[in-house]
Amino acid sequence: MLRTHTCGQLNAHDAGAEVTLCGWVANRRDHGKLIFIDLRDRYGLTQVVFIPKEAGESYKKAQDIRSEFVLKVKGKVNKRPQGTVNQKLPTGEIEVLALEMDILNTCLTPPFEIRDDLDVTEEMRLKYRYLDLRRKSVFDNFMLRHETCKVIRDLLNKKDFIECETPILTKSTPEGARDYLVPSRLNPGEFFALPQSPQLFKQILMVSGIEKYYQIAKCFRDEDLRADRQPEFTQLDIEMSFVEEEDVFSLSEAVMQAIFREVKGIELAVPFPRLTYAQARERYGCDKPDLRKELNLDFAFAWVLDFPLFKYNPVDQLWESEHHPFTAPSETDLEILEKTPGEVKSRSYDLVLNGMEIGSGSIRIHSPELQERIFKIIGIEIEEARKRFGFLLEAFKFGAPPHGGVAFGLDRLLAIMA
RNA sequence: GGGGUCGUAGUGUAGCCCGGUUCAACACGUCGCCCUGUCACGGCGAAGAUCGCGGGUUCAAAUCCCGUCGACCCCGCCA
Repeated sequence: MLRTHTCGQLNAHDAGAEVTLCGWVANRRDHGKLIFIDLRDRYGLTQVVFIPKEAGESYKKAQDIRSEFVLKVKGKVNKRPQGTVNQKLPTGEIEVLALEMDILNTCLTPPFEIRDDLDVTEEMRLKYRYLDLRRKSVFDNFMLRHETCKVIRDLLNKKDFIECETPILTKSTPEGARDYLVPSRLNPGEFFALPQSPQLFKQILMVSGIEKYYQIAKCFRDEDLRADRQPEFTQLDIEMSFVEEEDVFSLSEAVMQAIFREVKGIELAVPFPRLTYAQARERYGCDKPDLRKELNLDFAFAWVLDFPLFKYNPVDQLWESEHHPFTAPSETDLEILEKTPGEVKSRSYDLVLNGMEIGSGSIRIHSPELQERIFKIIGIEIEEARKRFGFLLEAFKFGAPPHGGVAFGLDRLLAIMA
């Protein structure tokens, strides 16, 4: 290693030690003789001071230093003189008196300053994304994501889940959003589709006997974007065999509890409140109520249940799946399925956080007969269904276990947590 | 596909409504000089934009009109 310590590490206990730090020049304050450099790395900021008689040769080099130069500084850790301690810095009790310094690399004048309290347009930030990432607030978002994923993996691994990857170059299932298409070199004129979600794959994994699956999965939908909607996003995808709604709820609650406890230090009360779709509409006029005020919480979760299975499309004059066509109907509504589709409730559920839908799932259909009934109602003929989802329908005939699951929008969750 | 907002030095903005002593102001940054205790260091000085692009109206356009390109937001869309 080029360094002995990081820039976030040293404190009064290290006084007297000889150390070597590496990092970027966050700031330079030249007082004529004294030169202060704030040296920054991932871990923090340490003040380096150059004094002519101490730094020797390196003092000359220090005069040419500019913002964002990359330095290696060897020096002595000193307690700062009385009255010059910086309370705002974890390393504010000490400074490193430079003895030797190498400029590891220079830097052009940055197009914007690497500071948190500065407004820079989206366009600039993205063009110079690598500089944007040097800003602490942006880096913190990356850490938040990393830590959240780690908590998720630790918990689900402990609970016997298997992390499985599913294909990215896959077959188009022309329903729902627009697919991203990738031309096939070996079959000219044909295309791969990128998955809108691993939905079909994870259900097949249940037929395979995986029993407990999860994946932090990239999903692709070729639709126009919104502030909270990107064409490429990540979801935490979970599926389980031999479960009912309550099993999915308690697992999801455990996941959210672990994330908030370990990443935010917040203890969530479980179980989360549960509302039916009808109650939500009636009381809050929407199906993703924000319960923060009512519950006096910063983070208010709620489950919304009993969504209708179908919605009527007046333009095409047919019934469509409200969720997706693999969602199981409520057991008690099985006999009115064809008679009054509009009254059929589904075994689906949404997880809402602060008025945002952050997850949704269902108990799935595992019977090929029931699946065909559903397809018929939403106007997908058996032939067509076979063409689109034949592999899934066939799989269901080979001992598909009852199963269900949920998928959480990781980006949305993190945006709310940040 | 539809609607809206915006586009001015490196960055972020002001000026635009009511065209002309503002052919452009402010802050930060940049460059130079000075400074041994700063940490958003300070002081003095300097450079840097023909106002997204094209056309039009006018004696005169950053400013008004049309077109165009780009960015963002909303609706549609998002099983």
